[in-house]
Amino acid sequence: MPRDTLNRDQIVKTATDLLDAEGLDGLNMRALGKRLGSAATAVYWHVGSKENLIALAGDQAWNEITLPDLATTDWRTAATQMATELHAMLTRHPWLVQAFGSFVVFGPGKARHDDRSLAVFEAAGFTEAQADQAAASVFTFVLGNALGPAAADSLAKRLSRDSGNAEELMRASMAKAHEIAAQYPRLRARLETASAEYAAAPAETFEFGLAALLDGLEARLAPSTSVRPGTSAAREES
Amino acid sequence: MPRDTLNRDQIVKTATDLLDAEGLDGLNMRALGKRLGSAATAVYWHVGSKENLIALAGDQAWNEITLPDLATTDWRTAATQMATELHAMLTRHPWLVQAFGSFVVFGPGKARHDDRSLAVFEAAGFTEAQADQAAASVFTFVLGNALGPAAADSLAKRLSRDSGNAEELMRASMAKAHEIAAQYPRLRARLETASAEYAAAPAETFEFGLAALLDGLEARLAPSTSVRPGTSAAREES
DNA sequence: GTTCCACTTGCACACAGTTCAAGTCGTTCC
DNA sequence: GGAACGACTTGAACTGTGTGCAAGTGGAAC
Repeated sequence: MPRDTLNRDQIVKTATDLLDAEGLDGLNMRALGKRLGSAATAVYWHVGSKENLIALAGDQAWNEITLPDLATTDWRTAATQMATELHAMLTRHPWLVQAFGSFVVFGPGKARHDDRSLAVFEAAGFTEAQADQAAASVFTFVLGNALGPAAADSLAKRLSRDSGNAEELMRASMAKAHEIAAQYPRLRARLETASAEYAAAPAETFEFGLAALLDGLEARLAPSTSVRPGTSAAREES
Repeated sequence: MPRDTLNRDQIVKTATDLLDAEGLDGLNMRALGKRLGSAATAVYWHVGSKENLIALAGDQAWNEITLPDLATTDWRTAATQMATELHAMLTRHPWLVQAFGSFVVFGPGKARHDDRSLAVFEAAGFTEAQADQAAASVFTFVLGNALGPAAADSLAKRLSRDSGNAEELMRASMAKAHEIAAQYPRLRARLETASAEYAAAPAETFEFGLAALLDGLEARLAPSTSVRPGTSAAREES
């Protein structure tokens, strides 16, 4: 019977919890060690470095995404579902978006997701090269959408960590933004109707843009070559 | 005659140079001080904090973007031009994309850009609310597109800073990615035709996705309400 | 019971952001 | 012309964080 010991999965899980709670800047090895009930440096034996730990946690997050079954779902629905799932996942883990900008996150989890994403667009009737571009377009659209909220989340967490009166600082920075925006007619118009720049129903904006993008992609299919569910896609691992 | 002294603009300019050359992680106050010919701490008197410095440099970058003249350009061309300019700017300053994920970058430069972006879609015939969503969609699409390259750039710079044999580490990490990708049929197919995941003409993918998105947006205009150049848009500051 | 090896620990180093008290040097006011 | 002022600059030092290292520690295998 091995002694009760740390293991990689447990570390990655705990790190994910900490990242969700405290953000990317909020994660430090000593805090992680404390939460794991061991010395900070013990973690290094299992994951090698902080960067690698984040890469592991990041890749794991992709496995939370439920992939659509192409045999029973038409491509448009499947694409929307995947984009929505990804969007939700990135909202749960805003730090992943930040990590994505700092180093390359690519592991089994993302590979699983990417492959299915390509499958969706190939099932739609795109050529390989087109499916590549279509999948990349939708992916980057969703990623870009998550960037703003990720920044806001990161900022909020940092403020509430550093100082007691996070609310006030937040309000001050918002006020300064309003002051600047008020100098431009269209931005000012937005300020008068809504309270904050991003406050205008971000979820609807996401759906709007996604639908528009998918429309545009659909139009790039050879005319009336639309493929019915189950017609061309082979079944694979789900 | 004031003594030859530091000033904010000069600091921001130098910081931008350093950021372009070394990336977001590569910027540190002592290196910046050295490049400015003064002590690291002198910078603090002018910009307050590193975060604020980056925010200043980040906002300044938006001013590099040439805005289209709506009186002489149809909205579709204008939108494409703005997106392309933004894309190019983010390629020149990959650190901005990272900064965008960490804290809110909003200043006069971005406000100037955002306002014109809204103008483009209002000129197209969108309602205010729709223009909001359309502008946000295009913006996030471009931003998302820049995220991958930004990560690659950041990683490359960090590797070449930390160790002599950056090439080898890069190759190793690439090889691991290939190994994972090879387990999925469609990813494997890509590996066999192209050399790397993102190597397949990223510029074309950007244009493809942008055109698709704009098509989708155009379809959301009330049918045949397209607006000719100069018809509805008032002239404003350029 | 000895040896071994997977793991853990505390110490310590390096480096980065930032603060602070003490300068320095033009300018301004008498 | 000199003294007080204030805009800047400086070097030392504090803090927090990632990480290497050498010395443990305890279960398992022979």
